[in-house]
Amino acid sequence: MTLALVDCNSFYAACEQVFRPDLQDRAVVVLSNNDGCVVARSKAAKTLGIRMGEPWFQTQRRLREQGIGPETVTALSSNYALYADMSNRVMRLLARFTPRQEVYSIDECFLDLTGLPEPAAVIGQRMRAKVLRWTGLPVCVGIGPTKTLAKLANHLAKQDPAWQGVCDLEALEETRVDQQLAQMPVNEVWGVGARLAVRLQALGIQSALDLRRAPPRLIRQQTSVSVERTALELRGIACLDLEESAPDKQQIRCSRSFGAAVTSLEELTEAITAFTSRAAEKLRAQQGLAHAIAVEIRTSPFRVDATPDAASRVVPLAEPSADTRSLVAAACQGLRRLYRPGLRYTQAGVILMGLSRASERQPSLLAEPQADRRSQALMATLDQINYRFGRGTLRLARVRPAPRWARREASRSPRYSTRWDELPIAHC
DNA sequence: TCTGGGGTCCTAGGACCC
DNA sequence: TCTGGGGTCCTAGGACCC
Repeated sequence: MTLALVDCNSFYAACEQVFRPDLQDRAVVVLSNNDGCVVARSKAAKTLGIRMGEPWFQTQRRLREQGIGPETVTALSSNYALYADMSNRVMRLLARFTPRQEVYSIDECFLDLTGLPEPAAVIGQRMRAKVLRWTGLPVCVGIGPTKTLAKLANHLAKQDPAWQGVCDLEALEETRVDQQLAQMPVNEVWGVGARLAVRLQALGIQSALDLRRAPPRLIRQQTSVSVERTALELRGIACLDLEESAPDKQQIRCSRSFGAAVTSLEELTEAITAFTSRAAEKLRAQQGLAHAIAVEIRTSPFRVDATPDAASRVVPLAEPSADTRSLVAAACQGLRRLYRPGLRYTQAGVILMGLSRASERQPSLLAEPQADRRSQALMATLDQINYRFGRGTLRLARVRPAPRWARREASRSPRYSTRWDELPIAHC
């Protein structure tokens, strides 16, 4: 097998730069929901030492101390509508190179290049050129016989400009592959995080090469079967298949940090209603039913003047459902049991659990088929209206258009490619 | 003052079955 | 000397990913 992993460079920041040529070589960071943490950095921002996942207010403080001001670093709120649309464009372009594609995340995909007439590295360069020309986004390509090695190759291509964006491990001498793996710390291998890295280091495994050479049975004894598979994949033995179609989700979550702390049950109810509505939409998009819904509310874990408080509760449904109204009723029932007056809640969320396909449903003896059909027709209409006129056009009346707790987004760019009224206009 | 939002898989242990 | 021997299902918690 010959697999390629194509990954966009600094994806969110690059999407912003495409529509803002003035930001091209500048330090750009994109912030998480609520403008909380740094989740993407342009090359220049990385050079400034801005760290991934760092709370933005801390970054700002640090930069100020270094005499670096907002004229040097542009911070933008997340614009998911834009990123999702750009992602779709990239994925469609890459799908033209091979019929076998697995979209792994918003900014990367695996492609099966097995048996194609040209050398893989040549195809890789054509992919880069095409995506850059058609979308303006730079990508790197890693090529190897397994997913883990393709990932690793991509990592190398990003690190060292000498690869010119494409690293094909299969075209390399065995000794050169070993050299590359020897230089990579084991925690940078896909599937090995900080915790496992510590345990592996205790076994004398420091580099990707060490893990590749370690006896798989020992790895399994000391860690788990997942890490054993990673070690085998590093040897070129494929343990992970290409998954061309995304399986149905097993749980659907919608949770948010609030823009301002919430203390009243009314506002929490409004938020939980909004989050449940969104989760139910996602559930219907996969033709699913939920058997239970979990509700979570929590106070800030960061404040020093109050002990953090988090509570959650699972509410089973009498009948599996995808009806926003039933799900909201259950969630709010759970919320009333959790709520404690006087606490400053900063985050809440719901999880739809025990998902099954609507088509495989076992109707209850007591079910009313008529009511069921009416519910389905109503939800289908709701979804169609919201798809056509924009999310939230039709919603439960309890949810106001711009609640006080809504997320902060101080500087979101326009939805250039998905809203007629926000299209970029060239001034020539 | 300000700290994201989703997901997945694996394992261990308990309850229960015959 | 010996105290039955398998199984399945569920859940919580830990680890990982982007």
